[in-house]
Amino acid sequence: MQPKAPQTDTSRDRILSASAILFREHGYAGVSMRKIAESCEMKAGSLYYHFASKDQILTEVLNIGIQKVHAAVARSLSDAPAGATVIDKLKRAISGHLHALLEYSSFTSANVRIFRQVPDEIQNSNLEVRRAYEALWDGFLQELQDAGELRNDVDPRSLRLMLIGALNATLEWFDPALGNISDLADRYADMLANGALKKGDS
Amino acid sequence: MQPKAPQTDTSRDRILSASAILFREHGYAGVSMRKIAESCEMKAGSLYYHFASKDQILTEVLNIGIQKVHAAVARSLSDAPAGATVIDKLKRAISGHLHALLEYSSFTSANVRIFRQVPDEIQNSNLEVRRAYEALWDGFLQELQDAGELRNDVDPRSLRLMLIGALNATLEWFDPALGNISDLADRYADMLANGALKKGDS
DNA sequence: CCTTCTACCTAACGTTTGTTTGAAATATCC
DNA sequence: GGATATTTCAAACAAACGTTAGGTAGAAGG
Repeated sequence: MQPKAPQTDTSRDRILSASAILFREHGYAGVSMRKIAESCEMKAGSLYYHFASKDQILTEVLNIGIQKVHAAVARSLSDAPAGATVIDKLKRAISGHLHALLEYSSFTSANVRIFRQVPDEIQNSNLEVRRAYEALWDGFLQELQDAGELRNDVDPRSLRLMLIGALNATLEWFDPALGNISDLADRYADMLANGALKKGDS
Repeated sequence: MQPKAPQTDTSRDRILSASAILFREHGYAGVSMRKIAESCEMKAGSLYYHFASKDQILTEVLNIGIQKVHAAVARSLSDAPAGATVIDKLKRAISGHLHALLEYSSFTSANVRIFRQVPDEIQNSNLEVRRAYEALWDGFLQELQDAGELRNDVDPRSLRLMLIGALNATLEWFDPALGNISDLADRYADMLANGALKKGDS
């Protein structure tokens, strides 16, 4: 089945979308410029009118993957009403992450799956964007801790590593056509907040 | 920095180890037979004495990645003393997973990172091994639920998806040279059992 | 309508890839 | 030590790769 690039505004966007889909399915090195071009109903040489190199396409795909998620979570956090409970805030943040993650899944999957495989210079250039998103979560969880909402023996950074790990893994199995993202977010928030065991088993 | 294959018993093992390291760092398509051979201090043609194809190397690397983890968790579960508490059992299972995951991290990382990028026939051939491991966890978590240890609103399969997602993400940031795997396992078990929030916030 | 700009195509280049085959080197066995 | 088996090397092949440069078609502007 040959993936088709979605019909977006410009050829440049079409190339990026097609690239994201192909990179996540075949890895970076497994996707040739000819394959990307074919997916856009173009020829490989044409891609160089829009992008300087394959590496530049990759760099932008990786950045888009993170920026979408970052913007969504930032918005979720700032939209929270003043009297929101901690569980409500957590649900909002997780919901923001999951909605963006799963709605832009070609870009986000591409990032999650191939980040560690790409040339070092490109990894390094994506690290800033990644660090900014991590800092957003770390800030949020640190607030929860400062407010006395997190258990004293829970480190916010460790919690973030675990939480993002679990959330990003949904890319491998969750299908938005079959399930409801908000329900998923609620379940994950509940589990991370309260755990899986019945009380009294600790 | 040119990775060196660890000194193992046979050339065949050396090729597999080198391949796992290279696949996880560069993806499947990003690693040539010449690179693998060089890593083993051989030439590319020599690899064909031991393996029929690059795809065969890949298939074996992927299988090893899962089999190590499966064996460790199975052993952890069967070694649990008769009177073990549920939190103890959970700790054991998680510890088994994490120890294998992080000790054989070249193979397990290769699997986790590149599984979705490899040719379909190879994905399909690895699926059986994956399904068997998933079934091991599902069985264990179902026992916990049947024993009334899990919350009634927690689905064992969903819990497994979340748990394995979180555990496998440790491959990206945990360094066994800097941290203690058993401590990590204990923390993860505790978090997944009891959650991150102070009681009373649900 | 003519000129200029935009966006794509084509052909080609040098390099890299997985693989094969026969030769040579090394290891093992009697 | 010589014969045999195992293991590796070297050279080569066809195909594929990222990229370049010139050409062309169509759109836009005056």
